[in-house]
Amino acid sequence: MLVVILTAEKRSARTCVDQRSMFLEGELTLLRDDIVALLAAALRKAQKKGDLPKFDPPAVAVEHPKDASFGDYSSNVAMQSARLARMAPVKIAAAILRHLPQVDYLAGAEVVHPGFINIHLNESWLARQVAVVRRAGPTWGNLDKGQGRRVQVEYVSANPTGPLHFGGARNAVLGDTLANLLAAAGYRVQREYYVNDAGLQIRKFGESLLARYAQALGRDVPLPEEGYHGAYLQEWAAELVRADGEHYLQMPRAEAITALTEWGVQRTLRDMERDLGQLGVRFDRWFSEKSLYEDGAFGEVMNILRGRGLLREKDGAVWFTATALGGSKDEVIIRSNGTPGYFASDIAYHYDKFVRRGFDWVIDVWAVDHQGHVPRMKTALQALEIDPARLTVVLYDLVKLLRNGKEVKLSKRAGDMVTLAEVVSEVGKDAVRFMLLTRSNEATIDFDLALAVQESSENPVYYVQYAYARIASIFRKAAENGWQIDVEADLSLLVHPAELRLVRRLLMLPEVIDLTVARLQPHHLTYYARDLAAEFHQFYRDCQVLDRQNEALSQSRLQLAAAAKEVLGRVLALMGMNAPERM
RNA sequence: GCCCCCGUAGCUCAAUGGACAGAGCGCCUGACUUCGAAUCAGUAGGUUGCAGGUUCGAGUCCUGCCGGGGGCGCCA
Repeated sequence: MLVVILTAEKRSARTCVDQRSMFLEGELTLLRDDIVALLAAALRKAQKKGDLPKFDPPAVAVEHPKDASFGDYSSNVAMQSARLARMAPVKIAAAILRHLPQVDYLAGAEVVHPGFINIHLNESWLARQVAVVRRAGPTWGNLDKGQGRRVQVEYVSANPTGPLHFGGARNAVLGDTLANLLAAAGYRVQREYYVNDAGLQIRKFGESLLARYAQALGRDVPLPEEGYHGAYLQEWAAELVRADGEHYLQMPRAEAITALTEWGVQRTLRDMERDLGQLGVRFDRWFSEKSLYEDGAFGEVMNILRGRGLLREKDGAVWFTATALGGSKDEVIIRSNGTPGYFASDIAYHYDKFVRRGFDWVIDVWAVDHQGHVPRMKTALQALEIDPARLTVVLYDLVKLLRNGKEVKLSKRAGDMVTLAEVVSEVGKDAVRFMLLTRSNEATIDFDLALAVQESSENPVYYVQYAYARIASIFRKAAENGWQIDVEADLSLLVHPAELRLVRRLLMLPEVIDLTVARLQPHHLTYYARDLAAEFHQFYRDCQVLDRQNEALSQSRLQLAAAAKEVLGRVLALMGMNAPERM
């Protein structure tokens, strides 16, 4: 292993101060990005001074090495440059290091075969960051990535035709957590539920409810073809009979369907809001599909499409000629029976989002079985002269619900369903959220109910919450024993490896938030939470916090523990979970 | 038939093209007279579905197979 000790070039003191102040002031800059900038500048300077040949340098990337002995950050830029520079990576790396400025947060850097540049943070600087985290408090981790841009996150949006089944829980948790993370990253976030209160399914729902209602009154009426078979409709029908008797059978059928549909939708939404609330999921707005037809959005969109020559009549239906814009096939917008299809609503809805409400960015959270709809939607945006890049569809795979290894089908129409509310009350909100959040979006989740209940006491979420409660307990103990907490504690006393590992982990939160937002993959947050808790538990084992024999060190450790509590609490909040003072 | 996703330890899953592929659960062994043992430390467990290719370097990218799921509707 070849090691080159960093020989720092003289840089003006001013530069050093500038570098340091960025972090001490808790500004929204990522340490990682700063190191990237330092390396890029050093590379350019090496070229300018003739230590490296002229070539167009690759983008500098740094990562946290898996092996801590390789430092806090490492970069492969020298290896990436080898071909371009026609030089050995190790030599390139050494040249870059010769021009790396001395910065207060860096302890040094080294070149390691086959050409990694490994960077070590200054440990006394690290210890001082405890104060930075403490000062930032609940805002620690916030970024200015969004720069106040308005983003809408639309999630759940299940048809309002009955209780939310458990499959919808994944959508809810994903969307809610993404919204939390986007807000932390500096976006102005609006959370929306799209209520499909128009169209064919809703009509089937109304007809089914009417049939159940009539049955409850002793009439021999069958459910409609492909109607809703769930037992909940029988319960609701009984409710209606108790409240209104034969009222709905005494009016014309069409009128009764309209009235019962309206009643059923309201009933459903009330339950959904309650059940989602139990899961910690809330919305800023419940947007009615029907309103798109009532307030003219749909008409405007049709005019635009017609004006651009993108509508054509065929077989009695109105088609959107997506193929004219490069789409794979044309799509029916208005059926031959004169009713608009779901695609018509979706175009109008997105027109409303982008044009009428002016969101800079729209994120739709869809289950993977809607994947085929993504290119259609993008083409539709193109047709409306909206940049399709402003729409991101987050697709997630399905949840396969099992009970003792046997699959339970989740179908509202078939009626064999496990509801979100049941699972939340059986397993617990925090455990459900954690389990659903831990998997990457593309992974199918096998969720065994029996296993989930049984494992919930072993669930990682309790591991994280326990760390939080443990810290709370330290502070209770401190108060009982008359400790006066010193906010100005001497942080330079924090030199133990377990202390510094914990500090390092605290400092990673901004990067984790950045990662989850850049990739729209909140599952990274759960792994961070676990790692952070583990780091604390190890610190707790190795470092007695309250020690009358060493009060100065105790004060420093209390500050570190307070910072850890703050960050753990923040992470739990971002994931939508409770941070218990005791458990 | 065409398109998309997945295949990693017994199970459930991680791993921005990097260094020796990691956690949790489960199994086994230790640690509570000291701030909470819902914890910690350690052991065992792998041909990353298969075969090629690109690359200094592949679980990751490309091609072809095998297996699982999803999509290709005047349903949403």
